[in-house]
Amino acid sequence: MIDPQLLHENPELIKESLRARGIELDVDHLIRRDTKRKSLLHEVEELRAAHNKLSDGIAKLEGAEREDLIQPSKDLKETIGEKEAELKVLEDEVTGILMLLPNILAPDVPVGTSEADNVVIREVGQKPQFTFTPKDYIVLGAALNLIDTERAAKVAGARFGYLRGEAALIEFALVQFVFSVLTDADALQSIAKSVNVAVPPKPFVPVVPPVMIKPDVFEKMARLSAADKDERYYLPQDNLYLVGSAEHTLGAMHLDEILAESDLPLRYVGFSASFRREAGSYGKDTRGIMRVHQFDKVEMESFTTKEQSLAEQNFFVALQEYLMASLKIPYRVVMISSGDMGLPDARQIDLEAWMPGQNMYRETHTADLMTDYQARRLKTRIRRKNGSIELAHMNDATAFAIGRTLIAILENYQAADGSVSIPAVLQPFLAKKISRIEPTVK
RNA sequence: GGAGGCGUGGCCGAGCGGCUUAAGGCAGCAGUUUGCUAAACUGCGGGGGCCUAAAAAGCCCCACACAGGUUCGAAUCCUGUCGCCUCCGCCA
Repeated sequence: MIDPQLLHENPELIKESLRARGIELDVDHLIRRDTKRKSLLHEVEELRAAHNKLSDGIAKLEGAEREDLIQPSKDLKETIGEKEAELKVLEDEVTGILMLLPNILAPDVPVGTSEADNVVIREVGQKPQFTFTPKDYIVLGAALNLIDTERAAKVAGARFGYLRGEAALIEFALVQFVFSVLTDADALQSIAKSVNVAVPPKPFVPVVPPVMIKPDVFEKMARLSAADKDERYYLPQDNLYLVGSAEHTLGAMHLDEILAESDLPLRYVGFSASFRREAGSYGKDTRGIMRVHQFDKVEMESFTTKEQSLAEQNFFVALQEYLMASLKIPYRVVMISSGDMGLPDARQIDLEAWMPGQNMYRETHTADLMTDYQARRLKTRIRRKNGSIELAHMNDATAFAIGRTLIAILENYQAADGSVSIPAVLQPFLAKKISRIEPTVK
């Protein structure tokens, strides 16, 4: 939720942000309703003050004098009750609309209406040159017996997969690799330095978070909007949702907490399964594991002051680039346009990996600057060094989405004989000492 | 799944129908003092509203897990929900 004060202090900022996103919403109507809410609130407070005075009076009196005050107090209480009911209706209406308002866009977000308006800001890495026609990961995965979607369909349905053999080993190597980087202060410092981003090299805390979340907390994370609901798995027996990302439970960790400024930035790296119904994406990536109902992902989340949050996002992008460069996978960095951006985001940057088998870039990473949008409802706040309290700023970003990273590895590291070599940086983290995946002889 | 106990500010902890305007302590921040640090003393500490150009000050409302209820009046009594703890059962 955005700062409701903005309605009265800077409504133009809200309108501009809505225009850029192509969202129709009558802000002036909302302002009128909120003004009405404020005056009604004031009225209720005056009545309550009068009622409190009466009660105090009663406490000090005895006998008939006391009895004389009780009835007026009862009557006043009734009037207050009526006004409060009226106020509640108005408050619900106003917050209902406020919740629909997306975050205020950062100044450098490209304005556009769709994905087509996203801006590629750089392409990095050498695309591999093949002397043969590169295969896509589905063909490679089947031939090497790494990805089995057929049996998964039999057992769990469409859009599931078994990761087998070396694919399973690579998953855990990716996890170990990224944990080793993100918990190493020296590594973080040199990465921040290399891109000239001024952030403290504070290590990430590794976390394995819950993958189920309560509905009210999910709403506070701004991840259970009417549009989101279709995308979520819900467990009615326990009134819980399955998370679509570790972000959902990592970001909510400091619900109702006041963090000390000296503890910031608070950085977490979480590994978890992610569950997505993929409603509305029928026909898109129906084969393979590009788009599945369940995948594992390593996610970064951080809490900072408002001054630090933009640098933090740039740092997260630098980390993502470092990770992809370490795997020697070519990628490009894309500024997401206003029309393609998530509602809680102020600024979104994606990484897309080069997939030679598909001859295109595909999204593997995203970095979201949420500013105080989630923190406002989560009540995640910061006690500044001067003692004042304000909302935290939050960032979240992908470290590795395992499935898609595996796809990029297979397609980029394939050889003419159908084998796939394993990125050198991952090899020390493999549970089994191998450097190449060979086709199995059947 | 069953039985019982407990949820008070950043933390600890008193209060168990109206002298609570949430005592007291710790931590934090600001100020005074100080050559510096420490100590001592004073003040501040959540959300909202009125006032203000904005702030400060002042005044008011709300906040004792959450939501209702009883009462002129609720941290205190009642109901429900959630969370935590202990025991029994089940279990990786």
